[in-house]
Amino acid sequence: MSTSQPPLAKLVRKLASRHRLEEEDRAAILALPYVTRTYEPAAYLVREGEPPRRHCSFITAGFAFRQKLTIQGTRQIVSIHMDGDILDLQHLFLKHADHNVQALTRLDTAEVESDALQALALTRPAIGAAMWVDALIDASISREWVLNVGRRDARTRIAHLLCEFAVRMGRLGLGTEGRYELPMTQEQLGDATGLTSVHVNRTLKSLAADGLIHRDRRYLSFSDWEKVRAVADFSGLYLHLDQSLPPAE
Amino acid sequence: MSTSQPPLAKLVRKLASRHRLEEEDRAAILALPYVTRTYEPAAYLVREGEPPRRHCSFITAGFAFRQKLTIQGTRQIVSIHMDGDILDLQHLFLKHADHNVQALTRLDTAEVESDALQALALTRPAIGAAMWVDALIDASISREWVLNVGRRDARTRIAHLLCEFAVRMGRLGLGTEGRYELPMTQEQLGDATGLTSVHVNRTLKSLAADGLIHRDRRYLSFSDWEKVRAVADFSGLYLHLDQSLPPAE
DNA sequence: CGAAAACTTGACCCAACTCAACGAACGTGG
DNA sequence: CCACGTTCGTTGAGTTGGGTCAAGTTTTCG
Repeated sequence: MSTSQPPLAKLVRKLASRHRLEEEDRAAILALPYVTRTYEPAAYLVREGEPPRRHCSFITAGFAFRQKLTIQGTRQIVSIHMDGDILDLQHLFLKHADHNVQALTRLDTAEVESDALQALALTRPAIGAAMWVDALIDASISREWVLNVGRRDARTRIAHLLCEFAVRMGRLGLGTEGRYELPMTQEQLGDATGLTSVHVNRTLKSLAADGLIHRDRRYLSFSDWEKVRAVADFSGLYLHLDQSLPPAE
Repeated sequence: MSTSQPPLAKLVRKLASRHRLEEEDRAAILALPYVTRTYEPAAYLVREGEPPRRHCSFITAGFAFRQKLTIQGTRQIVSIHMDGDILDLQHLFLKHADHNVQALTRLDTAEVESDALQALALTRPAIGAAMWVDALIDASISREWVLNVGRRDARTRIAHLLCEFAVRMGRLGLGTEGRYELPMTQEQLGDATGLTSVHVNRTLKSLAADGLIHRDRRYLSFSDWEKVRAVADFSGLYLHLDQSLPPAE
């Protein structure tokens, strides 16, 4: 969409979408020391139990996910992140990681010094408020996932995840209305919804057979958003879109 | 445990357990305007979709839970809260509630003015840091619940919840090592674990039959913590106990 | 072009659900 | 403080959504 911009501009944009920032706030963010880094698909950014790294990273391109394992080795993806998302806010304040973070696709990040960012969060009220909004929306999504995985059947669950993706990617200009490239394998979809890949496959086929979605490779399109939304029991409320508008610019 | 103290002292204690507070920080908290309020079991404190109330409440006695409903009316409890927990941090920064909050037992709260608390969070770094730690631990618990509900079988799931309770209540001095009063019906346990009350009942009986737990009314005791913990696939890591020590005092 | 990863499909199975009835505990008012 | 209605817990019988296992097929990518 936008031409390539300095990585920190993306962070400014993200935070400005969460809370009004003054010129000084923007300048303070743009002055943060940072490095950029690229990860291959499946590469680990953070491992459970690790002490915090000295850097806090956010996505400048690609997708990542958070994940936890049971003792038996079954995996649950607990959230998915895309362009502009901050990946380890936790590490700014917690003493060890409670989950794993992995690249989903090839992933570009910018990593800013934790101490510097923490200082901004605590001393510049507008930046602090923006980060609070961001973290609280994350928490809201997590609660919705508990509901999704705990109380919806496979069909609804998958459809719900597809709707969340449609909305979030749409906001970012990745994909257009009702059509986007899903950057996940069916096994990963299963891990995100608490299902097996086999059942994900059958469920996707069933949704397609009912004309709700159309699939071509990993490209997904919805024939009728309202119908899918109804099947998915999806309401965008939990995404707090009114507090995550991409800035006009 | 402690003799009755002014409600805000409880908030100070909670935040001080999350991050070191100076005398000035404590004084600022104690100076917050507040009212106390009592709710009957099942009373709603917050309803999904509501605009934020002007008050932010925390628990001074009793239990509460957060809950979301599917379109079909099935319920998922997404978190449970006890003495000292802050109930609607979200409302400090988000424009509408994304879930319901209900009293689980008879519940005493203190409600402080949102604006005043928000100001403290944004302008007093130590208080801000304490609130960040608190919110991030909440988010960590939510991720663990996604895993619990998404990838564990009924037996493990229930046992895990019982372990979480044991640890959290133990910390608060509610109940002693391996024995506490579970303030939930089996239906509520089901809503918290994504199971039906019938299956919760069978699972509890099976855990008891195997000598892992002992039940008397709603009182629960663990015969062997290590065994239950193993069955539950429980590790306290996600509770970040090293950052939630009750203050020595 | 060839190997590996991802996707499909079928047959069978089982953990958890549903429905239904009954017993135990609780709390509320007379 | 007892009666009785209501909520909560318990149990059985039968069902089913989603899992497992296993064998292809298609896609991807080096």
